[in-house]
Amino acid sequence: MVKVSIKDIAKLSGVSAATVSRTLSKPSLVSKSTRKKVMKAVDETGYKPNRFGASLRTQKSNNVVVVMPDITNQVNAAIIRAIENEATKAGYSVLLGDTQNNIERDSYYGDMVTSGQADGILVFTPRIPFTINKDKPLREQLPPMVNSCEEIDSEYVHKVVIDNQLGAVKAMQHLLELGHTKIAAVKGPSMTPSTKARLDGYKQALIEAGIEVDNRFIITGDYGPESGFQAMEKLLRLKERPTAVFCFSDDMAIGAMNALREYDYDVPGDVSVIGFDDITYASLMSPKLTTIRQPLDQMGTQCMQILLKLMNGNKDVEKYVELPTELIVRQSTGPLVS
Amino acid sequence: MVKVSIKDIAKLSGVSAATVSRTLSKPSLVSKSTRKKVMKAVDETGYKPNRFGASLRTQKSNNVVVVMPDITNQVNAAIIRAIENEATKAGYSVLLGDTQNNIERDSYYGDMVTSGQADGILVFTPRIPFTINKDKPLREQLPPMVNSCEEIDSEYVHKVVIDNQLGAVKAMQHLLELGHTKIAAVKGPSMTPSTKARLDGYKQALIEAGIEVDNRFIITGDYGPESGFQAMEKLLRLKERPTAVFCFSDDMAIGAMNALREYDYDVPGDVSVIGFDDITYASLMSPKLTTIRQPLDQMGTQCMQILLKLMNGNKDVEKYVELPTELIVRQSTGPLVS
DNA sequence: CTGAAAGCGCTTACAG
DNA sequence: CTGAAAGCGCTTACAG
Repeated sequence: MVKVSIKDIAKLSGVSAATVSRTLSKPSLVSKSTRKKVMKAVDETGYKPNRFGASLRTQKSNNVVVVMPDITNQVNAAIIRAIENEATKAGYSVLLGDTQNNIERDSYYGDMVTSGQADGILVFTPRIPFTINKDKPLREQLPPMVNSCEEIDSEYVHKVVIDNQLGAVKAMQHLLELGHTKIAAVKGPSMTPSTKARLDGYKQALIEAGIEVDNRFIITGDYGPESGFQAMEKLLRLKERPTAVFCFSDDMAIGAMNALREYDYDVPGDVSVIGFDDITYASLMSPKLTTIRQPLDQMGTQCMQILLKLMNGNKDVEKYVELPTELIVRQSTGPLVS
Repeated sequence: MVKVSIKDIAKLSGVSAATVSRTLSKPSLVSKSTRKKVMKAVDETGYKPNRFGASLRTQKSNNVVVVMPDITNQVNAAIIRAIENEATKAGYSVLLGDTQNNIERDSYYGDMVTSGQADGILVFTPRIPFTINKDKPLREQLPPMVNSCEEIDSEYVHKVVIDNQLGAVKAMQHLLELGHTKIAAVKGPSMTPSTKARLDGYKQALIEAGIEVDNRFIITGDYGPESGFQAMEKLLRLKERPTAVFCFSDDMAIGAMNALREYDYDVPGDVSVIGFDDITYASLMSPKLTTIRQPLDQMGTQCMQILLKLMNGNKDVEKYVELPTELIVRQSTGPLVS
């Protein structure tokens, strides 16, 4: 690969580098005839302007970093696809920051903004991924940044969220309406804000229905299918078993259904299962999974749109966008059989 | 966010920019006392070297682009996670190139290498994603590049592959051994090399077993679940129905199983279904999906390792790495019931 | 062990 | 409409 620079094109077409640059980025400033000469040289050589040269000069990278715990996760994958789509439209490239749930890797990606390698950052973990000087106000230290999925605990951060607590209440109301009273919860890691909020919703719904919260019915998983399987095994060992299980992710619900099948329980005949997310595979399970849908596509799109505004120095950008969840009733939940 | 440059650190610590640079990248060249002064200023300001400045000077971006048809796909997601992992270890960042099956977007990502924005490229589509000058030998025009999943038709391209044809033969042999003779194929898009090879394997196995290839038994999908569903519907309309279906992806197999359930067929009682890939959800289906496993993790890791060598200007790098597939027998296939 | 200087590839205000 | 010049932030060969 032979690298060709703006100077080569300038020489080849007999104009200055400045004119080459103008031809490529602001062609209206250049006469038709020189434009033609320049474009000929560009086409012949396959010249592409070096973005680092341009970025160094303009102080803009046209990159965006996305920090996510795990790209393999369907929820994250759906969101990032929407982001990528929106970013490309606006001329931005996406730097992938898969932290693999490794907190130290947060700052590795966060530094990309600090070091000018990216103009903005999208954060799907509950932490600000760069070092903050505690002596100075946070507001002044924040680059263009939007947070989603797991809320960062700061009012200065722009967010696109769903009402996790309300989503959980919807799931519970569905199970309660079906007559269930012994309803277990398979939650995510205790420190995740999404799990905290959904657990609040779980408890709120029970209390409002006049049902006491039974801590043996609350099992902790890690949002992955295997942990849902194990959580379900624990619940099945209980002397008094739940008749319905609210899993805080579809993956855990899928794992739970696998455990139930393994031990010959019928879903929803013996136990109803409801998930959270509505990933593609939810509707491909047997029985098809009832769940609370998150508008993943919209979340990604909105995040990127807000970030775009922030990077453009736009004033009055939405600080807090809340998107609706929706109960999707399928086959994995059914009336209590007594 | 206040940007701080190397000059600021130089001034703050009373040394030259050169010394600051050395302190950060080759500390052994600097005396302990100046090192301390410099690091103090660095820590106080939170200075991170601007990578564009460095890249422009060193002519290295430390970026790698990954061109993939769809990041939402579990196969791609698993591969990219492995890539990201390997890349980060070596100090490279990953630029995500999700083409969304849009051929024009290929070159958008390919140009990132041409324009110096990335030092190498990983291509999971069957096309070289940048313009090639047909008058010059291809070899001289290729940047560090590794291809996988969908083979590019050129011997100059470094590849990490599986033997798709052999994988298909394994799937077919399994079905044949179970006594099936009426075996349908749900293939991917006709122009994809993976589908061509797997179709060859399908036909080869049939012919070797003395069974005639029946074109009504070959349905084209797009590797996604919905297309598997529709393909199965078509097969069920046939007067003489297949008793087993070999789907060229797990997603299509999952779709096919959904169609079978929808129309009250038992899997594998009425129809056996086998997939290809072994994505996470394959073993979470009911019945659990029998499939041909691709070593996705290994594929990603190997791709990146080879690219790393290529970018380091390493000589004698593997041109062609073939990884093994494996038949994973689970519950969706069973003996022919007559 | 350290500094001054050059230069990577671009863009843009300025002058004509 | 075009060119010469400066400068973005870094690194490194050279000199001391």
